[in-house]
Amino acid sequence: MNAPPRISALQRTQFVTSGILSAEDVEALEAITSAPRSLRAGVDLVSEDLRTDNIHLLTEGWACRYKSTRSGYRQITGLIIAGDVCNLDSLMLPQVNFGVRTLTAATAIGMPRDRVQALAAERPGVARVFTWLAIAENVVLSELALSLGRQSARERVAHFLCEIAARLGGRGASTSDFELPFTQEQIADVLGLTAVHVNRTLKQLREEGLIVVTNRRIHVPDMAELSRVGEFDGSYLHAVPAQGG
Amino acid sequence: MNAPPRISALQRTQFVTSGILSAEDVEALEAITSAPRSLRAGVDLVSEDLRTDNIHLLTEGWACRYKSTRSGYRQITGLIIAGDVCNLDSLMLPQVNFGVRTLTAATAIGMPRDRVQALAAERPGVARVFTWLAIAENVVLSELALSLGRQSARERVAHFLCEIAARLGGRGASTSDFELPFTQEQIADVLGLTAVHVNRTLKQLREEGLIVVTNRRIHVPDMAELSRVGEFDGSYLHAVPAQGG
DNA sequence: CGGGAGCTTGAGGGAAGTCAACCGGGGTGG
DNA sequence: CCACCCCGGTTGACTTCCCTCAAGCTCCCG
Repeated sequence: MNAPPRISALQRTQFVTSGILSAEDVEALEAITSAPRSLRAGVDLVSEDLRTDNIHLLTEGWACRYKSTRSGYRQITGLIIAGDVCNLDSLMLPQVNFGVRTLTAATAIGMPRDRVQALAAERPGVARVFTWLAIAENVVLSELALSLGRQSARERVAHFLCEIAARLGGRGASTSDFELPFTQEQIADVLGLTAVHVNRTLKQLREEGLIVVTNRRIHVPDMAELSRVGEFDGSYLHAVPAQGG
Repeated sequence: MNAPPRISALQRTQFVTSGILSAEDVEALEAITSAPRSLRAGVDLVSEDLRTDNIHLLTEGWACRYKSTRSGYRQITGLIIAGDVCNLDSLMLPQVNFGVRTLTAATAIGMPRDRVQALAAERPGVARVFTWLAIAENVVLSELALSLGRQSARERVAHFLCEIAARLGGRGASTSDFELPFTQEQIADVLGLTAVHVNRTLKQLREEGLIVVTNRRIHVPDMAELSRVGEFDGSYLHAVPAQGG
């Protein structure tokens, strides 16, 4: 009666890690999921203002959502790491108003919008997980707005590093060590700064001993201290979906 | 067989205006909606970091979502106008990390989270409308991020005014006239600026003839021009939910 | 009439941007 | 295999946008 054992590409995605879906829900989603595609760095999965009929999921690597100004400035509105949905908006909008671009080599899978919608209509769990994903994205986005609007460059960079550390899994650890495969220009595009100023700010944090940078890795000897500088409180990232009535 | 005709408090909310819900869906939601409450200006409907078990909807007046920095700065992460949901996050999160505060006298209705979740589980339309709402909120929020991160004060103010005009219903009109019942400090808290600088920027826009301010009303003689200054494209606000397969 | 909230304006300072030069490393092509 | 180039990081000098502090104003309300 059991399906043949195989590694599901969905296992490490938010669909499963959210704990909302039943095994049957996961299987149903699995059935409409395309095979993994490998992507180079710097490739657009979704283009600004273009129609897409697929929901993409990143299973390996890094990507980002971004928006551009007519004058050519860019704002990254969200980092996408392995397990994240790339373009949730496409579930409801025929046309998204942001782009999705890989920052490193990456792997992605996809699901047709129509099929997902059909599944959501018949499976409350599937509907629920998408609402949850949208809300979780919202939480991160409003935290970004606070950072962009009301934090200094120093605070923003510290906050950013804390967020990455937290999302990469280190929860509550007093120290942290992770890969940060971004150029300073990309960091600048997340934080609403210039690459030059990100450089100077990172230098300052280095000189204060708050971070140690080697190659493209970051070591944080004291997460509590860095969190204090960035006014970071990771609880917003680890929220658990409320159980229904 | 018909229900007795009465004015539903939900009629003018996004639930209905999105066009997703069937009449039965609306009635089911109606049944769990509390009577309208009147609120004074400057009152918290939801407090930062406090538990809430109710989804609030604004039916009259203005409110905002906001977040605060430890150092006391405030960032408004979303304006709430009549018909908007105040704390969608509460649908999935036992505890939100923002506050909701009225900016003017206002009226709100509420629904218990548990009841809403139960409805969403049995009515795909209800589930769908909440996903839609979350995604729509997302779209506005990422536009805000772009503005905060990559626009000058002048551009931000222009963009802000265009967004208000668009959300208040004037679509595609070449001129606009609307009430703006905010203090300059509140505008500053939306745009990540100081009240003083908002003042200067508004003055500049006034002197250029881009806006005419009388009391707390804004008249925009040329929306196209103001949109150009703010790099505003309202299409992101008027997106229509994609129909399922 | 007094007081407070919000608007307005000025003067000065500081954080971040701009422009520019230099460096180091990795990939590529001759 | 080496030279070159390009990308990204680093640093300096200068500029500018926005903030801070402060004072005076208007209007509304008690």
